[in-house]
Parts: sequence; structure tokens; C-alpha cells
Amino acid sequence: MNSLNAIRLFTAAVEAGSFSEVGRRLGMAPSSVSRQVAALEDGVGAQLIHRTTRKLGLTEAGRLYFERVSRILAELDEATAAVSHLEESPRGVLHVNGPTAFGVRHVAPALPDFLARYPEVRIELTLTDNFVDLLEVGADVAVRVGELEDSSLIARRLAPNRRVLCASPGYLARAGTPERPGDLAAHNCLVYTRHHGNVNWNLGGPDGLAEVRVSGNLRTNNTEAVHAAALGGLGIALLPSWLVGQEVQSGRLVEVLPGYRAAPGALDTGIHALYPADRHLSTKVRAFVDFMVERFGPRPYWEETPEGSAGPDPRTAR
Amino acid sequence: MNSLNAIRLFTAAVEAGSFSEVGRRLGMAPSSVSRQVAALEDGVGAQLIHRTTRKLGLTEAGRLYFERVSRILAELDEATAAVSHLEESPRGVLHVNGPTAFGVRHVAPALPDFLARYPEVRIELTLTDNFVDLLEVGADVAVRVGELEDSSLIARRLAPNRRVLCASPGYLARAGTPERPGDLAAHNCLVYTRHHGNVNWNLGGPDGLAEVRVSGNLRTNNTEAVHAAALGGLGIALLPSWLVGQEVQSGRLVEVLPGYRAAPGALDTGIHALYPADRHLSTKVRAFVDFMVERFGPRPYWEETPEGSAGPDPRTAR
DNA sequence: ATGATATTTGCATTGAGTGCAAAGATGAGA
DNA sequence: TCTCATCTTTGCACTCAATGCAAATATCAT
Repeated sequence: MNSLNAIRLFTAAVEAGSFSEVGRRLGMAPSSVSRQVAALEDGVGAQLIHRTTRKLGLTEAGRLYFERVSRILAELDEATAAVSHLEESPRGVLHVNGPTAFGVRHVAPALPDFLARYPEVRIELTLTDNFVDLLEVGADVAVRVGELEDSSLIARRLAPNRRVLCASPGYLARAGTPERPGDLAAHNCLVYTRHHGNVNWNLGGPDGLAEVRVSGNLRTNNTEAVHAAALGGLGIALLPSWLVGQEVQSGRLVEVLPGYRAAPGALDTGIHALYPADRHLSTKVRAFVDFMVERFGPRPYWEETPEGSAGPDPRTAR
Repeated sequence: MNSLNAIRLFTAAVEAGSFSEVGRRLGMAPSSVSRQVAALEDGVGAQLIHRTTRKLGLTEAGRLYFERVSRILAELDEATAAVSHLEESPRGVLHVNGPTAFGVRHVAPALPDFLARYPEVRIELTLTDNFVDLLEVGADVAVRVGELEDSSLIARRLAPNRRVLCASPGYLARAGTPERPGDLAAHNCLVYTRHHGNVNWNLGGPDGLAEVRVSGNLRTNNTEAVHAAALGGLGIALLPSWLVGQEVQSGRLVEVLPGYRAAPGALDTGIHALYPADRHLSTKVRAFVDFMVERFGPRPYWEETPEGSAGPDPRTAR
């Protein structure tokens, strides 16, 4: 029984009362209808319809089969319609995955607006800092900050990932403000690193690239710890603008060497939305990605400075 | 959506977790599985499965579709199994159609034995004397006495339809017993006819065919009325042996001119079971017809005479 | 009887489905 | 880090089931 068509033709014949009528309605030759129904009967091993040249009559087996099968066909059409319905407009559950820090600061705050625009979408936001397989966790779309592993996923750039030097006003008042990259060596630099060994900060500025070996009394593999320490006045930190941008704007942190920024590296490729490269991109994923692109815009809100001091930065397109 | 196969492969892929595994189990190339699922996705207009070379993951649409569709497939298989089950052995409702007189006397009495042999069959017996279309009335099998209209139905001979002359012992004592066919003209003959005009009885006997114009004080289009009148001693009747056979055996009626019987005509072609000429003859119909053939046998019980006086009669095979 | 219309079957044709092979992708293990 | 095994997908040729047409047969209405 591989052919739904035969079953559909059978029910159509029962309802129309004639093979020819079915053929007329469906634009088929009557002989095709006849043969399909005959094949169906062979398949189930029972006569379903008594045939006369003028009339069709259901067998008991045919009645039984018709009752059950017509309900089943309706259910199947319903199931197909339900799935198709999902793609008519953004709708259903959208699983979003992302890193904790960025997610809390810039994804979660965006969700109320998104959900207001698409009321039929429900969001399930999973924030994790270890890399996960989208399929494994069942996510529809992931937000990733830097470090795009090469995969079959499609990456859409949402925003640049600029890292800037900053410190609290209190620290700078106490320890002085560096005026050239080389000055950093004498400062207490708060180092984010996942490895052991020395750490160099590569800074791009008006006079080209400068590499400075930095050190201080705090090394950690957690960006948020660096952030907290900088806010506490411990020293100078190199942190992503999305993390400190608004605090720089409010004055709780001060940008150090504002003409310089971290040279583009693995960590600075940008902020992307990733989603599977399926032939049918679901409308809810497309809507979400479009929304985020629009929300962050060419210059994200966290990059805005009152004086517009930050120039255009070297973005790495992918 | 014409292909059940695609849906089956989809569910199989979800359960197996791999297109290749499905191909291995079902003896298909993995590419075929892949293409069928892809075609299904095109049909419903939504991605159902996220594919990686190592893993398959369900979309929300896929989850939704899988849940509903796997249940639907089970129902469909169940429906098919139910119909096939009907044909494994005689089972279900059997609609039997037949004429009233014969049905009451020889079909209904046979049913207890039939139903005892096939406990899963239920019988719906419809007795009508006007000719009905089997399909119209929804009957599976009909018993017809004589007069086989030419149709697409299959006729299986159940018994001969012999008509014999008979009268009550009282009548014969009063009016005498005819000894040759010609004597009938002087007797009160109870005439069954559907038309107006003279009535001739064609009798075959040892000296060939004899045609006798008969008349009497009762003409009717109802065989049972003739029967009742004969039992009441009104005259001589020409009646089917299945109607009077047992009364002849018991002596309530006496056979007149026992060497003669009605020459084969339209009314004497025999007693047949008729059923549709379908490619799949249902087991319950086959069982019923076989049962009736066996029950009536080459010489029906109503034909049996203690002395075996009746010789072999000229049957008209069809 | 005759005509209109029904189902079925033969026959040629077409198209969907298939398997195979190759290409691209991914995870495991050396 | 590299290699290998295995997975999905796509191109290509092929096969068989499904189709439409025409003819044969059967039934109902006129």
C-alpha cells in the first residue's frame, strides 16, 4: 500500500458514485481511476466496490474501509495543513541559543519587541557558554560572538565585535592615564585569557599596529570577572564594546587610548546569527534574524558615543 | 501529497535517526530515502528534518508532523488489516436476498447450520418477490428460482426446479385420478399465471411431450395461493417440487401422473445462487454458496421419495 | 431497437522512482 | 593534526508503474 492516490481515488469514487465522474473532476482518464481502485483492492485482498457499467456499490469490506480511510485522509490533510500553516507566517516555538553575557544584555532585552511584532511566536531562550551543536540542543538559531567554527550553518552578521580599553575613573585618577600603547606595560592590566603564558594585546591605532605585553594582578578566563574588576577600579581591561559601551556612555567607565582598538583576531570577527542551511528556512527564523539585524543596525546602540569619537572600524566580512 | 511511501520513509528516518540506516533496513539506496523525504518537505512546504552528515534533527514542524503522521499511519495499517482480516475466513455481515416462498422453506431453515459452522458471520436475510438489483439492495448473494435474467452476475446452480402435478387425497377421491395427460382437461386445474389468456401445461412423459389446455375455477398470480387451494382439496395443481415435496412425502398431497413433469421452460431452469462477478469473491459468499450446494446436493431432500419412483429428470445446465 | 454512457482492457508513451557513483561534510581515532 | 570511515546529497542512466487513448463490452433511458 504505497499509494495514497489509490485511496483518494477510492473515496472519491465512493462519494461521486462513478469512476468516470471522478475522472472528470480530477482530470484523469476513467481507466486510470478504475485501475488504481483495482490495484487498491488487490493490495488489501478484498473487493471494495461492486461494479456495474451504470452503478457502483460498496462491499461490506468497502464500507468498512471507506469509513475508516476517509477519516484518516482528513486527518492526514489536517496534519499537512498544520505544518504548512506554520510557514505561512512566523509562528510556533523558536529555540534561540546564545552565550550568557551577550544574551542577557542584548538578546533578552530585544525579545519583548520581537514578540510584540510576532504574537504567534513563543521563544525558548537557552544561554550557554560552552559550544553546543544546534541540532543536539534542538535550537533553531544561535547567536555567536566571534570564533565562527566552520560548519554547514549559515552565518548572518549582526554586529561588529570591537574590543576597547577601559578603566574606572577612580583607577585612572589613582594610577594615571596612559597616553601611548607602551604605557600599558606599567599599568595593572586585567587579563582575560583561556591559556597559560604571556599575554600580548595587539592594538591598532593611528600609527599602525602596536603589540604590548601586559600583566597585572588578575588573570581569569571569565570576561564578566574582568568586567566586574574594572568597574571596581582594579585596573585597565580590554573588553568588548557591547559589554562596556553603555557604561562608557554613562561615565562609569572611561575609554583608555580611544584612538586604539584591539586588532581584528579570532575574537573580533563579529557577532553572528547562525542557522541551519536548510532548503526551507522557516519564517520564524528568518523573522528573528531579520529583526536582530534591523535592531542592531550598521552601528549598534552600544557603540554610539555622544561625540561620535569612534571612527569606522575594520570589519571582517564573512 | 500522493506518496505514502515518502511519509513512511520520513517516520522511518525519524525512528532510525539516519537515512542510510533506513535504506539498509528497507533495502533501498540512501539517496532514494533522501529524495523522498526532500520531496515530502517540498510538498508540505516546510523543513521537517535538519540534516548533518552525522545526525538528523527534527524541526518543530517535523516534530509536529511526525507525531500526527505516525499515528495516522498506524490507523491506516489497522484499517487495511481489518479489511484483509475480513477475507481470511468467512466473517462479517452477509446480505442474502431471495424469493419469499423458497426463502422461508429452504433458505431460512438452512441458516442455523450455516451459522453454526461459521460463527463469525452474521446474516441479513431479505426476502422479496419483485426482482431487485443486488447492488441496489446491497446484497452479497441472491437465491433465484428460475428465470435467470442475463446479467453480469455469476449463477451457481443449487438445485433443479421440477414442477409436478399434485392434488389432495380428498380431491382425487371425489373427482377421480387422471391416468393420462388428456384427462386433465376434465379436471379442476388450479392455474398459476401472470398473464391473461389460455393456459397450457406442457408435460413430458414416457410417450414424449403432451400439451394440455387446462382450466378451473381458480387462476392466480400467486403460487402460494395455488398451494393452499390444492391442500384444501380444490383441484389439481402444477407446483414446484420444493414447495410440495415434503407434503407429497407425508401424504397430505398426492402426486398425479407421476411419470410426467413440467417440460423445462423459463420457470424450470433451476434454483441458482447469484453473486457479483468480482475479481475478489469474498470468502463469506463463497462459503454460503458452497454450503447451499452441499446442503441441497445432487438430489435435494424435498425430491426424495420412499420408493424412489421419480427417475432422473432432464436438467438444464447453465 | 437505438443511443448515450458506464467500466474494463490493450497498447504506446511518459514520468516518477531507483541504484550507482562521485562529491562534500563530519566525527572518531591515530 | 591528519586520515579514515561514514553520512547526505546530486548527477546520470535506467526501469517500471501510471497514464491517456481507443476499442470492446455492458447497461439504462428513450
